[in-house]
Amino acid sequence: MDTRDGELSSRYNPSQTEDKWYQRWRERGYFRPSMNANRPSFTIVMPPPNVTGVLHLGHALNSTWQDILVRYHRMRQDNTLWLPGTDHAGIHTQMKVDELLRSQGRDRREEGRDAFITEVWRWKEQYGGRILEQVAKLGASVDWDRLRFTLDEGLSRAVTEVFVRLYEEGLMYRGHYITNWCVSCRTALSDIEVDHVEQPGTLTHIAYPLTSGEGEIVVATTRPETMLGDTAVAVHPDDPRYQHLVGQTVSLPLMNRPIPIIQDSYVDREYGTGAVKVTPAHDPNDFQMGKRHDLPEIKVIGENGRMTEASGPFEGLTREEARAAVLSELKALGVIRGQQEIVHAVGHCEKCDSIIEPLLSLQWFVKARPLAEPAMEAVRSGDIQFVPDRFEKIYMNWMANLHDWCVSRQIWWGHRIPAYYCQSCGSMEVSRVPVTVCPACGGLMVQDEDVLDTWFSSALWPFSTLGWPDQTEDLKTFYPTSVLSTGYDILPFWVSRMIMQGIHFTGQRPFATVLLHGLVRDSEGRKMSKSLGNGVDPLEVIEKYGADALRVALVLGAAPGNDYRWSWDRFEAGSHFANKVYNAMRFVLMNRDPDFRVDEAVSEHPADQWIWQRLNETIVSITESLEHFEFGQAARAIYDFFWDDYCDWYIEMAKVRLKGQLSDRRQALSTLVKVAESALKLLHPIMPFVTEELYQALGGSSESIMMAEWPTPEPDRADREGALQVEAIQALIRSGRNLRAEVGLSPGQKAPFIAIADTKETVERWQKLTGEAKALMRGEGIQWGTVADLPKPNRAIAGVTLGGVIYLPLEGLIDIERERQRVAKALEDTEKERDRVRARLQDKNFVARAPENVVRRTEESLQELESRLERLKDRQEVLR
RNA sequence: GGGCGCGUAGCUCAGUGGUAGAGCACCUGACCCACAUUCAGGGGGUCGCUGGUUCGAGUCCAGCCGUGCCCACCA
Repeated sequence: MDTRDGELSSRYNPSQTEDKWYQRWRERGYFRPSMNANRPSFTIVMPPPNVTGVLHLGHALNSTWQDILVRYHRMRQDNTLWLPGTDHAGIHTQMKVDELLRSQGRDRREEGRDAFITEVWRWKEQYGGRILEQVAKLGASVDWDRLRFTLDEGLSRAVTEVFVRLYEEGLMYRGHYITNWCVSCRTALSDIEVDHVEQPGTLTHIAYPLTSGEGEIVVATTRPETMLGDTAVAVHPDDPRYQHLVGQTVSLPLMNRPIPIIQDSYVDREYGTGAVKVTPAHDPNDFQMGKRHDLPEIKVIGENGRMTEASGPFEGLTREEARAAVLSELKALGVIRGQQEIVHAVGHCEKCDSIIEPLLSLQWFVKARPLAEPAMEAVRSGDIQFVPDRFEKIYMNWMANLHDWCVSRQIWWGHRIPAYYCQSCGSMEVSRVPVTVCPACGGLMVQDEDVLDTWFSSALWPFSTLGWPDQTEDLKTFYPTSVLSTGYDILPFWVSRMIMQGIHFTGQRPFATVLLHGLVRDSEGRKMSKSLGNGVDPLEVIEKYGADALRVALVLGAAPGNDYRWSWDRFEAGSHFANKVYNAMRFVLMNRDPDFRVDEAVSEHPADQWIWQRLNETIVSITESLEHFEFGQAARAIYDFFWDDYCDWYIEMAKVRLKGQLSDRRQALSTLVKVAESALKLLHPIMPFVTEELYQALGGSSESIMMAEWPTPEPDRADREGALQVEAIQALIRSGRNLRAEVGLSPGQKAPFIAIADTKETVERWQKLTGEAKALMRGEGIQWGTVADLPKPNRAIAGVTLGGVIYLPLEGLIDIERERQRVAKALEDTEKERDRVRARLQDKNFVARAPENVVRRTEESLQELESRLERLKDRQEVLR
């Protein structure tokens, strides 16, 4: 910021300053922790965005919150680390590069695994850092020297270590189970990667004839094509309708296979016909039943989503084609006993939206219960706290119903599972180092083809990024971390798993506080999505209004856990504030002599004492708010202080002193500068760029505002008596303005006040202060006096202020008749109000039980009402 | 089916048992000295409804209505 001879632009231009400061901060190493062992450490690990990701407002909100915390703690001189990184995002990234290759006419399957992986790494090196560059644009003060990637060598080592240990502890197992299979992504998915969508379907009733030739049993299904894989029909053991059929067999239509009628208490007698077709290979419940009754598992749908050989004539058809074909064949057989339109939940792949196929396959699983219990206890005991705390309930609820976690994925991009299988004897080794020779038979061993769920490595993020399993300096210093800030939507995916793994492997909670933000929506409340085109690119906002404006707008509008609706208005308001702060500092700079030096002495001037008092209050309230993650309240406090107190009142009052004698000038300027310096510091975590720019221009005492010390109140500079005088003047001016409004004067109409104070000293004091605030009194004017100077009875109305009365002569200004009516009405309302308050004070219960200060305030308000009534009566008299 | 929210000014939302707040929008006025991205002022509310607890409820409790989200292996 160039401060020479008034050449400053009257508008703040963020684009000229933001990149400059970010670069300088980074070069000077301000983002690195101080490693001061005498200070508490404060750590945040950034939720790693997908390398494929593009910055959206959700990231912007989350990054802003984290940056506020980190900058605040750094200014508190804590040993502060914010660790950045990215996530390899297995399926996402693989799909992305796959697409890229296809667009080049290439096919990853032809090129092979190794070549493809090389291709993905190349892609990652080229584009993978993009989202972090965007995060940097926001001003995020992350330690770039500690940048991590989930597929880094170190983190991969942590992944292998965790896998092997879990296996050794019996918490990791491999087996054939029904898993959620995406036929399009060609991989298994965990339960939470499946979105259940309510959609219409048809419940078809099909008759299976008894092999005895006498009668039939009717089953109901929404997926007729799976009947090809049926290996039983189940009924409830206590269902009298079907007692006689249990143990008999039916002939499966189309396949002409005899299958038994079994009884199982899983069956719901109320639903459908009370008889269920059992398809162990394609339904999780049927799978369980199959195990209980030792039924064969016939897989009729394959990994590619097409019917298998086992489906006989339907082989090769897609699921959809098979459904239609099966239905029409059944119709032809005459075994359809009715169809019913229903709405049911159908699983969809969260990545590609295709319908999930529950499929029998060989996968790796992590046992849930042993890990979940300590993770629940950590929250129950308060060791880990959620902000807002209602998410504790959601977390507990989710953890209590946790199923084992399917962690193997049939893709290439990710951490390969450290399990090795002997080609000769089939034995398996799970190992930290590659195994090529079978310890049992000497045969050749090959590694498992599958990779791990991306969330498996993310779950280790808080400690793997700090060097675990090695006991590094970083791990000792920064773990457990302080705050984990993320969206509530990934609480089950990520947060809960970090807690489980963190506690299990380090014996400590991974973080003390989980701070959750909501979703960012558009102004209509809709989720932002590409298809709706209702999103907004944060970079566009930054370009237009600056990162500071974006940050303050996000912070002012979003409370923890609540969704945020974005609109251009909000960003614009943010930029107005940046401009306001800039112009306030421009005012200070323009008034500063070249040889000005701050006077450190305590000023006795009431205006100075008052602004210090307000500053002290603001420091306390912002500090309090930040400690409780109430960013919106912190922002509101500094916004109000800067705009209302510092600009609208203090600067206006200082103007006269700045034009006065040198000593007055120096005193006022010193206060302007010192208070501004503190206020800029308070604002810095929220708006880092403009505050640094202005702090430097003011010649702040630290080399950078971000390394400056967080302000503490200076009570010596804020004398209560002095502050009260300013409050009296404010009351006086407001009171005068209110009088004008009450009688319906238009803002343009001139009407001087008469101010009557109780003593001559008060008059002098007021005169001085209002003289200094005369800019506030534009076109209004005040005539001063004591009671002795009261004008002869005339038509005037009065307002009481601290220590005096202010009159507004009415002669010739207003419609007397209208004013009479207005006063009569006001009198009536005030009387009612007075009676109410009086009744309250006469209530023994109230006086006995309400706290003292409430009673006192009520008494005061009764007095206030009484005197208002007096004044109204006077006024009525005057108007007569 | 289970769980969690939300309902406060025209809009978006704060609100910690003690007489309802902000921003934006709207209306009136002011470009003379940091800022028109400004300043001064104004109108606007049965705090979804009904009960309960309490001296006192927007706030706590119950029920209802409206609305949103998450979870879920009844075919």
